[in-house]
Amino acid sequence: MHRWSQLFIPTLREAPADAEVASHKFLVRSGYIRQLGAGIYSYLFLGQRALLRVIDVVREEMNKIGQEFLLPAIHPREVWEKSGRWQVMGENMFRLKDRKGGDLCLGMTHEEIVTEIALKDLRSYKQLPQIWYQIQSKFRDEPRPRSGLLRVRQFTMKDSYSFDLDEAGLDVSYQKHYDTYCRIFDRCGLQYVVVEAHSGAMGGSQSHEFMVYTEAGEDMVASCQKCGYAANMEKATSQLAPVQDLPGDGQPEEVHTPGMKTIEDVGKFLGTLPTQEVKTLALMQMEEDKKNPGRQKARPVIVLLRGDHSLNEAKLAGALEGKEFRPMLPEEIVRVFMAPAGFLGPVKLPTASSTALGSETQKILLESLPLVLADNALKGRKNLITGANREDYHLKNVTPLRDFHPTEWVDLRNAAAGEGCPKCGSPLEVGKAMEIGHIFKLGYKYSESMGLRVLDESGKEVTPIMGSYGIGLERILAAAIEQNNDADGFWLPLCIAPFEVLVTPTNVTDAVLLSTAEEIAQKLEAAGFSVLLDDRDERPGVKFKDADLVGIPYRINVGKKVTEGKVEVVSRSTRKSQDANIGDIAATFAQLARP
RNA sequence: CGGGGCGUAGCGCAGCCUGGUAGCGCACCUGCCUUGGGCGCAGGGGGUCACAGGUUCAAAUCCUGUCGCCCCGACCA
Repeated sequence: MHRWSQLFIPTLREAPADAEVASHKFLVRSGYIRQLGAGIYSYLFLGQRALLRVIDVVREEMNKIGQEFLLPAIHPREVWEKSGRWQVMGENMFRLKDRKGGDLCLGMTHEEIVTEIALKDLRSYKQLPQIWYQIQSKFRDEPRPRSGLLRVRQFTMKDSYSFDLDEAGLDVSYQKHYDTYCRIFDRCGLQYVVVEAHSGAMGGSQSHEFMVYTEAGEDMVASCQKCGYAANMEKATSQLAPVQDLPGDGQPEEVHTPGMKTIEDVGKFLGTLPTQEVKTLALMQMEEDKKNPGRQKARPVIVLLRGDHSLNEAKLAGALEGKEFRPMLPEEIVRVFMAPAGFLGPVKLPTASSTALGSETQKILLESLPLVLADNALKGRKNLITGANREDYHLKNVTPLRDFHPTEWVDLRNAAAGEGCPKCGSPLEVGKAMEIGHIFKLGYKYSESMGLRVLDESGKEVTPIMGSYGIGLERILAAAIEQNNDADGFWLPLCIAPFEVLVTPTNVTDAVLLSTAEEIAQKLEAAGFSVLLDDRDERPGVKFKDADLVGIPYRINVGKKVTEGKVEVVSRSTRKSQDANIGDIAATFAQLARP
């Protein structure tokens, strides 16, 4: 049994001024964590205990599908050079030098390391499939650490890696992780959704994120109540309700729109709807100039969206094959469009069209012309309103493919709440969420680049296919707190709480109360519960406030009613209290906590 | 890296504009008192005012620079 009076549980009456989200405020106030630097935290007694409980759950479930390893946190440069990610990871990688001047880095993920192991010791298809996992600190020099434990530079990750002979095998390993992750998050009491996701820097063909809805989250998720479709906004699509085109079949015609620079202004002025207008965004794509290494080359990118739609930058990044982009500067806009922002449009602009590939010189010429990317929602529309590329003028009767020709049609817009689910058509919901787990089908990216081969049944060399899978363990804790808190503190689900029950004698100077509390704590411990005894010589109010704060799901008050042979059992989440006989406290409590 | 904000006791803040004694609440220590929701009274300890340089007889306060932290954007568990 742990006695509070002997422990270091530095609770705070007030949250630090720079804590914004609930989990951050309460983790600090409850004495779970202390900050050392931006995105660097110490876990104190209660915090570490909760984290260890999370680890227990994760380990128990992972052991059912994989083998636990422990990989190094310091990696030599050479391994990362093999996959090409020494460069790719850029500033996010913590780098250091050893005494001989050799380059090292702190591990931010371990695809290279497991592949290196596989490279040396996987020889035959008979050794496949493999699932290897570890629970270990990861180091990432985040550009912006945030929100307490939500985004930090050192964190604990459960990461696993699968090796299979073929895609069918990968599907099995992937599904195993999917199911295991569901079990883990279910056991941790989290309400989460699994969403289709964007694979990002990991690469690969398919990926799912496990997301917990919370205002503290950094991602937006679109989901359908009816059919269960759910996707990160970076991927989400939707069915659009039909919209009315403007009547007629006239040719583009300039209309005078003095000072009307926004979709709304133009709509009001001309009596049209945003859905009947084209939003023209002027961007510059930035890429390495091959002729002048080290210098950047800019290429105009014109994005066309329906007037009421917004650009999804992740989708655009996908369309530009990951090249960086930025908004055009005012002088660049004038150079490309010969008109100021607010009056831009695609008609009569010299643009790169995919049909016009000719000679080498034409190609070079083409490469400097603006790319025009049109969102699919403009397909089949007619008589739209666009800027006229002349100050104070717009064009009406603009019809795509007649009056302008996009380089490419793509999905670029953000899906929005209320639009139709792409699968079943019922209205989509959009909410903020935080990512707690992510699974990837990596494909051959690492096995190929690092030269992993095994012999198949026929003695032929084949490249194994890989998957990688991660869970942010601190985020499970933070998500649980985001989900379960009120003005006074938070409560953790039983299986990840640092203690399951807190026994609170209201006055320890009363020898009967104290000894009764000790007896109860002993009985509960003997019954297999983890118990914290608040034996501090404090007033009851102080103890109750602390009890509400620190996340322990149940509390037993040992007070006045002891004379009647009774104590109170209080549930932190519901605040419901029930009297229990001291004699059979263990049985009563077990019924409540483990029904 | 772009934009915004903040650095004064463990925590939360005032003081800075208008330069001259470093202050409040909570926490902490001692004693008394009190014991079902951060109780009361009395006494007490704790500060290189982020750092460096400058202006000045004199700098927490004015000027310059640096660093750190937080928030908003591009990245991710």
